[in-house]
Amino acid sequence: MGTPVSTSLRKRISESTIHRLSLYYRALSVLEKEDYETVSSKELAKRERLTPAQVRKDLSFFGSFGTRGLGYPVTELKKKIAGILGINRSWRVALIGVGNIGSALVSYKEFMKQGFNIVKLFDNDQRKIGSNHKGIIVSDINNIEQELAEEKIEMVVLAVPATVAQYIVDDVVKAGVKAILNFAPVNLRVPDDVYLRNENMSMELEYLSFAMVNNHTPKKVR
Amino acid sequence: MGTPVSTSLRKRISESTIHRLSLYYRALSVLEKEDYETVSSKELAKRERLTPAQVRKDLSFFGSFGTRGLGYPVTELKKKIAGILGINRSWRVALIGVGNIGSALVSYKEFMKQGFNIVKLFDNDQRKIGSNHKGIIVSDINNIEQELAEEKIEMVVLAVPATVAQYIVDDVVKAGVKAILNFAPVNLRVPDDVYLRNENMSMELEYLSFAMVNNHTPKKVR
DNA sequence: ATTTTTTTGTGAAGCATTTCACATACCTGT
DNA sequence: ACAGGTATGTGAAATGCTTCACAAAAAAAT
Repeated sequence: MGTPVSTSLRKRISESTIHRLSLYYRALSVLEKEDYETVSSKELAKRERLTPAQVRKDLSFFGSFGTRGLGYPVTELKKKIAGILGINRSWRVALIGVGNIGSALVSYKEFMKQGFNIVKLFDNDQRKIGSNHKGIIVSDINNIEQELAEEKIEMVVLAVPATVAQYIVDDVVKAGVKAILNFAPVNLRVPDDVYLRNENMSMELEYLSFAMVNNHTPKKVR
Repeated sequence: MGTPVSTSLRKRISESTIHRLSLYYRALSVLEKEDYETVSSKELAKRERLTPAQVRKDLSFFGSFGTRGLGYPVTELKKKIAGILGINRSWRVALIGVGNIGSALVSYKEFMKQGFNIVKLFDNDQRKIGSNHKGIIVSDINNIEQELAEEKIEMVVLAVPATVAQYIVDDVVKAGVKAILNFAPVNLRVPDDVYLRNENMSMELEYLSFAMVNNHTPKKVR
């Protein structure tokens, strides 16, 4: 009780908990629009297909935000979660690789909505370099190390072919970037102090395929 | 020992195991190109940053594919995994929503490579209906129920705005489709016999953001 | 042919995560 | 002010997943 919102966590928080915080945040945004002032763990759970106990446990890792007999204050909890997730600020993001996936991501509204601002684009294709995508000029990937540092880029989204991804990551790391979201289907090596996440869209289709072929029972959403 | 490759599984297989099978499949494809005939759990683990015990345990759920003292036969194991994942065949996929993300996915080579053939496109925008994307004519979403059934679509990729996703899913379900990959950031309701997976790209950036702000220790790749 | 080395397959142990269940605290109505 | 209802916060139990450790089996070396 009365545990403050912690910046450096005493307990190790699981990846699943963090992902669920994103879901709570999303649900709270909707609740806010629907003019709810408070919400119970039960209702919050229902909206994201989780259990009330799960919701309460997750939140309890970061403090106690609710009122017994009443529930959680929607707007306040939303702000608290934004603080925990670090999305109560904006991030300077560079997108590398302006191909299929890359160009889609430049226009992807959800990123901006959460404070992830793509402020820099890179490609190696001479026909693309200098061109304008949503107001951003595509830079030559050969200057990437210098430009990432100059532009104070904090995160990088990598949407390049698997074959070249490792070379580019090496440069990105050299430029001091500590967070990378990788769309290339390849296992990248990064130093221990760099956070790397992989987004593998085929994997989800493969999961569906597996489920269909094997009549997999836990038709659970993730 | 001698456990056959099972179609209907006796044990419940975890989602993590299935995702790792995708990773093994990918690594085996590379090993095959590099002309390896066999591979040990140790090497396979190293390539996807896992532990050898994990690799062996995962595979053991489906049978015993290795030879003690030698390892696993690369080509054969690859085929076995393809069979388990259901990607030793092709799937008829429809893509709904030819916007940013949607158009990127039509051209996304990885899908086709794994046997996921996008054979049908739908949109509600009159300017897009009838237009040609990679050889596929965009159909009117108003006829979706009938056309999905006619075209024997087995999976649907949903790349529409969150606000309309539920209505479309309802139609898709009515058409008898049992597998849906959803890109809209919303929790969709589907019957128990329909497999639904969500791809939420913002979530991964939020995880990175959380990790940076909180100095999260388990900088583990997923 | 025998020994040594390698590597699998797998119960059991060790961890991690989720769910349970209930005391506690606050709200609501009278 | 009090009683009854509601919903949180949280140890403890239950469940699930990963790692350990080793016997068994095959390969490689002698």
